[in-house]
Amino acid sequence: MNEEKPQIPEVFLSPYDPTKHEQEIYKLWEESGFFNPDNCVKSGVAAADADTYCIIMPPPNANGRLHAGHGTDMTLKDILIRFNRMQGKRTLFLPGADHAGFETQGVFEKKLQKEGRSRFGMERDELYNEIYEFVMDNKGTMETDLRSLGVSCDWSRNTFTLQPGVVERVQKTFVKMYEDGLIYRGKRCIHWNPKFKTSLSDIETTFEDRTEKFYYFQYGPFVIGTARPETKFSDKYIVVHPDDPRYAQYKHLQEFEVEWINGPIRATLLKDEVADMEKGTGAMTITPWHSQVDFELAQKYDLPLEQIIDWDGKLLPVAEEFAGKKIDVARPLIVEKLKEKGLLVEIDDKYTHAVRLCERTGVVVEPQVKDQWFVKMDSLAKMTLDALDAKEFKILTNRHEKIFRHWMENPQDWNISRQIVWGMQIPAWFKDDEIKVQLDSPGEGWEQDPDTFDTWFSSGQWPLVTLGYPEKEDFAIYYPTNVMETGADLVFKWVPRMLMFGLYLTKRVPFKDVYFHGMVLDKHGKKMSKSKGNVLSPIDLGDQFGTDATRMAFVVANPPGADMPLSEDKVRAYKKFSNKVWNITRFILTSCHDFDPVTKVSLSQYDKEVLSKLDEVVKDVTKDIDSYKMYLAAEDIYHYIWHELADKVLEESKEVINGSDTEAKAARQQVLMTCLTTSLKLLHPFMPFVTETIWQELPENMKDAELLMVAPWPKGN
RNA sequence: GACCGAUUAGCUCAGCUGGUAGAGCGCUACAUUGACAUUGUAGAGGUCACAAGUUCAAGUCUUGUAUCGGUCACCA
Repeated sequence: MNEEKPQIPEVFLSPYDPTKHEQEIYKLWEESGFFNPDNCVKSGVAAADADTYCIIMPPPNANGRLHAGHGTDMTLKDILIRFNRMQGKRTLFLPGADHAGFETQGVFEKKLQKEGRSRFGMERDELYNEIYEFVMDNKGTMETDLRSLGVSCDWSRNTFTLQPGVVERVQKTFVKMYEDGLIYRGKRCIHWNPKFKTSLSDIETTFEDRTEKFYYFQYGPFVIGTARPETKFSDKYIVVHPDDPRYAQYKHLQEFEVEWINGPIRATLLKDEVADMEKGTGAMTITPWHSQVDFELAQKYDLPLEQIIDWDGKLLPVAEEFAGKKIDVARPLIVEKLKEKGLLVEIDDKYTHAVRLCERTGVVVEPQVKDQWFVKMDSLAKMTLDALDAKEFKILTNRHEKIFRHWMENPQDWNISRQIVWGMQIPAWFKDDEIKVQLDSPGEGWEQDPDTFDTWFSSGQWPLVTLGYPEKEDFAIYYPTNVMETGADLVFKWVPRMLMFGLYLTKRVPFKDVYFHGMVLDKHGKKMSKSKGNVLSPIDLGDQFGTDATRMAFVVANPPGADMPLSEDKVRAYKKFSNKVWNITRFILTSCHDFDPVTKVSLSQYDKEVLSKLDEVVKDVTKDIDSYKMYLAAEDIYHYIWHELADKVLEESKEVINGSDTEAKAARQQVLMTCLTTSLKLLHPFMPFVTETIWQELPENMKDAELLMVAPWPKGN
């Protein structure tokens, strides 16, 4: 009995155990140097003049672990990369990490809080250096996570947003844009986060519907409505619509003596179309310092600006007896006072409106007027839309193209100043009323703007800085990159900025295709969140079921643009599949151990059918990946291996293999070996670890490459 | 309010340019010390949200209705 037991590698005698192999395999890949396309060329894996294929990794935040979103993100890209690398292209997956300015500083401030410290009162350099160390520690963890996901990126080109060359490049862009008139400094009404004390751009804020009290007050002959009485202390202008019949008897610019919160004031009527006749009484007063709409109106009529609420969210001396109070404390007191004065007309307590919040911290945003740097968006947006119309780049999902167009057609100027330390300092210098924009100090007495850039200002230039625009060879070789594959939530935040900077600086788009994936949800289709306790970490899933199984779960049934529910069951199913592949190998190796390569084989009809089925799968999988249908390719290869190769071909072959017809046997052996090696190749981009582990155990005469990672992709006949 | 999407088996979803429905998980029965119990075979289960229309023929195209979801806008 024992004599008959064929000699196959011992490792196949027990089920596949991912934890035993994954780290070792990644090390094997990394040490081979083939993540770096230069080495592929040197060793002949890729021809020196082969096509290039490049993806720039959306840099994960340096301050944290990878989450389920990264799981999809990295898996889809790594599939494309591995597929193209096996096709002999000069393939570059360029990794990096983002300093994630505001978000990281927020995380760090929480840490300070725990230690009973605060960033206020710390020296700029001291704070920066502490955050830097904190981030560098975490950055290493994040990179370990990337490795454990099997991401085949070129670590020799790893880039961090705050490294010197990158900072200088971003600052140079700022200077150039300033000189070209695309950046201006201006006093504008911006979104202010009073807790973290920084301004925010539109896209860093969200709305939340809240039901709050809406007050009607007597204001001279008018009744005005407001949800925010605390801003109204020095409102001196009433606005009504010019066509509003209720106010026809009053004239534009007519003045009134009005009894108000802290005594009489002189008010002026403005008739302007911004007033909405339908809303409330159709009459409103304006507070230009604390409302965007009012601010614009104030600009139009050249009205004075007065700050009512300070940078901490407390009332200023103009509020007299209420000065120094936080707005939520002051509001009821002010209403009470107006009521006592007989000026309160009505309270509507079913008023629902959207309150603007800081997206990251949930803090209610206070509009404030502040000197900030802005990017003029209209011409940049137009340039981008023109490129889209000219098909210089494609958005693969229609839906997102529509959303993208809609947004780009109505661009708002972009506030790029942030009052935080963790970021790239803006290269602008102040001396009295003078401003100079340049990298180095203009000399004695000049102070650099303490503000830093919005994170998206630097990450918008990511494809350029990582490839070393303008002078590095990489830029000449790999720009424009092939595809930007990223989360649909970045349709406004990141993607348009990269396109605008790319087009502005190089006249060329930074990538040809844009692939948006959806959000990873829990198994009931709900958002994953720590508070709900339904978070699945790709790293934990990998530890439990194997990285390959995790990767498959992230890609199957995950078409572009749609959200995807994920459950442990799904991952478990693909763990079974890893083992299935493992056992198929065991069976085939056992069946083929006595294969005599010199035997002249003549294929039976069935053999030919088997090979032609295999061919079909090769074509399907290749075509699907080429057209970004990784979700279908993964199912195709899964289905083929399990339900065709294992269930049918192997079952059919048992008789021939154990039979006495040596010619038929040899033919079948050869067919089986081809099926195995081809299947491993097709599956490799999706399940790199188990396929490479198996490949390393195959006898030399079955392989056409040392490493499966750089084995030639099978061609259909 | 504006725009967009979804509605197909118990659950989560595929179904490209129209020809009487598929996968995974789950469920039921049976089998199996034989590559693999991380298995195999067989099976139950759907008037493809509703209504009308185009067509020889409609989950598949058009229009409308309902329900759910998303994004943008709205702090008088």
